[in-house]
Amino acid sequence: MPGPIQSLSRAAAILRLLAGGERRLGLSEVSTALGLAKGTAHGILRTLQQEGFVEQDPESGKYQLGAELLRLGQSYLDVHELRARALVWADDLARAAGETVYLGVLHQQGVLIVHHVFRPDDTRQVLEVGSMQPLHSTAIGKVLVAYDPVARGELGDGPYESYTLRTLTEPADVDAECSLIRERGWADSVEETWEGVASIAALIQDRRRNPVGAVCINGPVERICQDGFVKPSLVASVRSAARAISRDLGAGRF
Amino acid sequence: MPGPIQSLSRAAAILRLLAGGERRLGLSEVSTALGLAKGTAHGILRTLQQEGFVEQDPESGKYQLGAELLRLGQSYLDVHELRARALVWADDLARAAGETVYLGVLHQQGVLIVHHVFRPDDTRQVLEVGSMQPLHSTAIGKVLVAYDPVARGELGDGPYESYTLRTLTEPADVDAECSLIRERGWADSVEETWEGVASIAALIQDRRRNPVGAVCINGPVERICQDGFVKPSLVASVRSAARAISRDLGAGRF
DNA sequence: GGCCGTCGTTCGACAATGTCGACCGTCATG
DNA sequence: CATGACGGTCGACATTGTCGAACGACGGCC
Repeated sequence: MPGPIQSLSRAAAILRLLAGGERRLGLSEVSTALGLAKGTAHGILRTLQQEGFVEQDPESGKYQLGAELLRLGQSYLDVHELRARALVWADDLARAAGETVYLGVLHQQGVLIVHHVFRPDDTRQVLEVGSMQPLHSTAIGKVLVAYDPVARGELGDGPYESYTLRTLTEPADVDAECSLIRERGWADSVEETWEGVASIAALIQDRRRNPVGAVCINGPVERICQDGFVKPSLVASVRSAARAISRDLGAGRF
Repeated sequence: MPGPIQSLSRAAAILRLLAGGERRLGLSEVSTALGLAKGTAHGILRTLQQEGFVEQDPESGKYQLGAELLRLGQSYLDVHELRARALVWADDLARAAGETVYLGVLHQQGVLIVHHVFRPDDTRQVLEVGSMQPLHSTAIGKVLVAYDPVARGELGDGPYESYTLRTLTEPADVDAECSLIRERGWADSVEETWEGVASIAALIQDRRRNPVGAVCINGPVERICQDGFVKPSLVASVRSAARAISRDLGAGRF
C-alpha cells in the first residue's frame, strides 16, 4: 500500500492550518480552506478533539490546537539524542561566550530550534525552542545549507525573502557564501535576519560524519563583532563546542 | 457519523506509544503493542513520517517522534490565551517571591505545565513546559480538583500513587483537603510530590468564573515554609497574581 | 559458512470504513 | 420576521484502509 493514508494526511493538513492562522478557525473555514466536505472535516476534527490534538472553544465553536501536541512535542525533545548530548556543551558555550546559544536542526524548509540557552546575565527573554528560522539568512541555516545537500535542496532557487539590507536573496550569493563556509569551517550572519543581531555557527556531525544540526551563539552586533568582523575568539568557542558535541555523538554508540 | 475515525485514533495511539517509551520503537513492537497488523501499522507510520510527525532512524529502521510535533506544540503555546495573558504576571510573581513559578492547566488525568519562569537568581534549571504533573499531590493539581468538577472526575477514586510519606493517597483525604482549599481560596503542597519541595497555588478563572488553570510558586521547604506552615506573604503574592491573571482574562473579551 | 529467525516492507483481495452532499436546529443579522 | 451562515447529523455509496501472507535483507547462532 505505497501511498499515504488519506484521512491522516488531511488531519495533518488541518493541524498545520490551525497552527498557521494565529486565531481560532471555524469548521467552515477549515473545510473550505482544504476543499473538504463539511461533514468530512467535522469527522476529522471530532476525532482530533477526542485525542486532545485539537480543542474547541465552547461558546464560539471554533477550533484551535490542543494540549496533547505540547506534551508530545516535549516528548520529542526528551528522546532527541543530539539535544541530550548537546545540553551541557551548549550551557558551557553560553557561559564562556556570555551570549545566547541556539541549537538547530533542519526541518522542512527551515531551521527548527531544539535548544536555547539564555544569555547568562540577562533576563526577560523569550524561549525560542520549537520555532522556525530561515535557512538562507541565519548562521545555523547557512551552515546546514553548506554541508547538507538535503538542506540545499529544500532551499530551492530563490529569490529568497529579504529581512534586512544585508540578507542574501540570490542563490548564487548563498552558494558562494557556502563555499566560503565549507572552506573555513564556520558561518556567520551579521544583521542578515534581524537588525543589530549577529551570530556565529558551526556544524555538528554524527559518528558517520553526516550533518545533523548546528550550534550558534547569538547577540548584539557590538558584542559579537569587532572592526566589522566577528571576533575570532568567539568563532573558536563555537567551533570547539560543535566539535565537542560531534565527538559526544560519535561516542554514543557504545 | 458520530464515531471517531479509526485510522486517526490509531495514529494517535501510535504517537502516544512512541512518546511513552523512552527509546525508539520498531514496527513490530508498535504493531503488537496496539494489536494491529504489521501492514496497517506500517501504513500509518509511513504517513506520519511523510507529515513529519514521526522520524525513522535510517540504520535501525526504528521509529521515534518527529520534529513537526515540536513545532505544533510551540504553535499551541502561541495561541494559548491564558498563557499569553499570564506571561507578565508570572514574571512579576517570580521576581516578587524569588521562586520558580509554574502555570498549569488540566489535561487528561494530570496537570500540563504551559509556562515556567525560572527562579530569578538561580541557574541550570530544566524547563518543565510541556510536562505533566499529578493531580492529587501538587498544589496546582489540588486547586484544579477543588474547583473543577471535570478535574475531580479525571482523578477517579484512588488509591492514588504515593511519592513521599506526605502524599495523600485516599480520595476521602483529597476531598477533605479540597474543601479546605475552597474555603480559604488557595492550596499548598509541602513535600507531597518531591522531598524538600513545597509549593503554593491559586485558581485562575475566565470571565465567566470557569476554572481554566492555576498558578503556583515552587521552592525548597526552607524558603517556602516557616514554623511548619507556608509563609502568609507568599500566599498573598500567589493569590494576587492569580486574581490579576483572572481579571486580565475577563477583560480580554473586548 | 550456511541456516534460521526476525526485521521492515510490499502486495492484492475484501469489506469495513471514511467520504460526500443534503438536511436539521440554532443563532445572529438585516 | 425572514434570511443566511454556522456547527452538527444522517444515510447511501464506493473509495479507502485493513488484513494476512509473502518478500528480501540483515544479523546471530550453531
